[in-house]
Amino acid sequence: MAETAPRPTNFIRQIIDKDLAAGLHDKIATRFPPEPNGYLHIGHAKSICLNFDIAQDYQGMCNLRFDDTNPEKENIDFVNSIKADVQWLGYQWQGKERYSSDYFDALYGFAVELIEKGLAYVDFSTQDEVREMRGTLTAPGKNSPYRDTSIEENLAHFEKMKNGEYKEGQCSLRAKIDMTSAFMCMRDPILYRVKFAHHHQTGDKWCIYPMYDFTHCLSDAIEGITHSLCSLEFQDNRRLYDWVVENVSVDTIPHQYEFSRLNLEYTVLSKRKLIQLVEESHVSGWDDPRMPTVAGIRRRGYTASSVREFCQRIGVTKMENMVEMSMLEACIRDELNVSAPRRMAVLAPVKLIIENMDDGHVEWLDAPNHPNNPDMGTRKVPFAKEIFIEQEDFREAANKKFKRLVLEKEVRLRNAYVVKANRVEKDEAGNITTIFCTYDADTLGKDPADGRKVKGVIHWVSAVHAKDAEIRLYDRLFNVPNPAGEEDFTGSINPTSLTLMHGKVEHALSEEVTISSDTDALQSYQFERQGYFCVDKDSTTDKLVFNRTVELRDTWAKVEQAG
RNA sequence: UGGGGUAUAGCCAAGUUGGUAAGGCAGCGGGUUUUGAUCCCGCCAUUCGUAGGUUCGAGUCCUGCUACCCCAGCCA
Repeated sequence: MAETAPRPTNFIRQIIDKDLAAGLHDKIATRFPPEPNGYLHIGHAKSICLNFDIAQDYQGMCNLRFDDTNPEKENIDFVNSIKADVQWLGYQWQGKERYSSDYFDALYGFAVELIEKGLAYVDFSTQDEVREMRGTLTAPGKNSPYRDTSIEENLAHFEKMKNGEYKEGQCSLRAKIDMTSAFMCMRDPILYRVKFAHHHQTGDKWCIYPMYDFTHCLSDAIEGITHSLCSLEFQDNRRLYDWVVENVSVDTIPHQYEFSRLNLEYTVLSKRKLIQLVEESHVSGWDDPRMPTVAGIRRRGYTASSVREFCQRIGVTKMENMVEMSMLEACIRDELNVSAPRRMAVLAPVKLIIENMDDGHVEWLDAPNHPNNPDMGTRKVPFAKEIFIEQEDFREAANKKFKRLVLEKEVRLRNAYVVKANRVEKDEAGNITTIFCTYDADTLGKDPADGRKVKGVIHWVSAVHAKDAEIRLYDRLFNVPNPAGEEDFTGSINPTSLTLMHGKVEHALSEEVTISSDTDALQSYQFERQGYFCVDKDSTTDKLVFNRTVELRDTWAKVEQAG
């Protein structure tokens, strides 16, 4: 669509431009490096778009690398869901996906090299001792008594570690850097720990696993990554990143740059909290349409291109941010406004009987699929004596601001005729059960001949032709902008984040909607005056299920609320 | 004075060598409209965390101050 869309500009691309101008690289290489210990969310999407778009725009490459150095928290289901999500977003990594565990042999060799250079040692201090000797933010640490063990002994100990001769927690391999450094991560960081854990990729081959700080930079170097992009909390770690790649024999020296994570209002984007939402059943699962996960957003009806557009709009900086939900919503509205066929659906029906129409009469009207795009064609809409309209579209009495159906007043039925409300029938409780109207047969596709102006237009469906549908309306999952800032974030969960409606959808939908569990083939519609909806995988031939992706902009709601 | 970072509108964010504050979202006003939608038009920072300084000229350079975020896992 927007062929002339300008390339985004951000500080990382500026660094790349400078590096390229300086002749530092002939090809840019990035990577997206998730740990397979959870599902991807919209915050990961920001990183995915950043890394893959840069690779694409600079004709470089982007790897998908699973940072799988902690087998106890990881599993193959997560790697599969992550691969599927990245692809759904529209990206393809270079070659086969990579794993940090692919490099365990090489990493072991680099560790040995460090020991041989006198830059690493096996420490038999307990975890508590290590913590105590590390010092604090304001007090320097103390050297471990194992710091000056000879190279030969260290080599032997490390070998034994690898061979499973030491218990978990009994010892660890540490870099020999500086226990007085102001960077806590430089106070002899642990490089390897003993873990008798089964690994989803390497099985039981290893009982020692390398730590993130040792693994990530070297994996980058091995893969020839030029620009290693990560989030702000790793800024201090960059010193260790640089120390490792400089002290080990690698061919290329990658560099790390940090950008700020995405924060989105009225939701949470931390893996721990997301897990809690699922495990405590606050949501139906990882793909609950209220979840900020890629799977949830997808099921909600967001397209991959709208998520990419969002990532483009929010930009990339080092500033702490809290993006408003309206930013995300605007992206999907912009897209669906152009692409989604219009349909009519009544969410909370009330019967309307047209008194001056014959009982069995059915008129098949043509209705455009899109008001501004005739190329999208038309569909047939049955008009008959009994129809349903929205309960909130009728009032017995109302002021001029209310542009809908009012007793003894007229309103336009969308794509059909002008009707006038004559009387209503109520049940014992006083609820309106039926509205009786007369229609003006000379108003199809034109205004009344006598010059009467009918302001309002409401949607409707033919009672006998309409199909029952469950319509799920979603609201924000939390009722505070920053739930992560609460003492207990689950306390601010919005109790009405999901509203089930038993509605009626127009006839055409019952024929065109295909029942499928294939979440990639999403069918989205605009239910006129209501919003954008997509077919949910829970749909059956007996009952269609729709998710409301997002409402239409609603200036009337504001007027009404204001009084 | 532990260290590392960040401050431009309600939110996100351009602003590259100092030359007189892009754009998007939200909001507000108006027009078109058989969706209170879309679309169109207009408005929305004399000022860039703050106090000084340099300069003909500072969001951009210098100095001081303030606020917020991150770091003391054998997690990533």
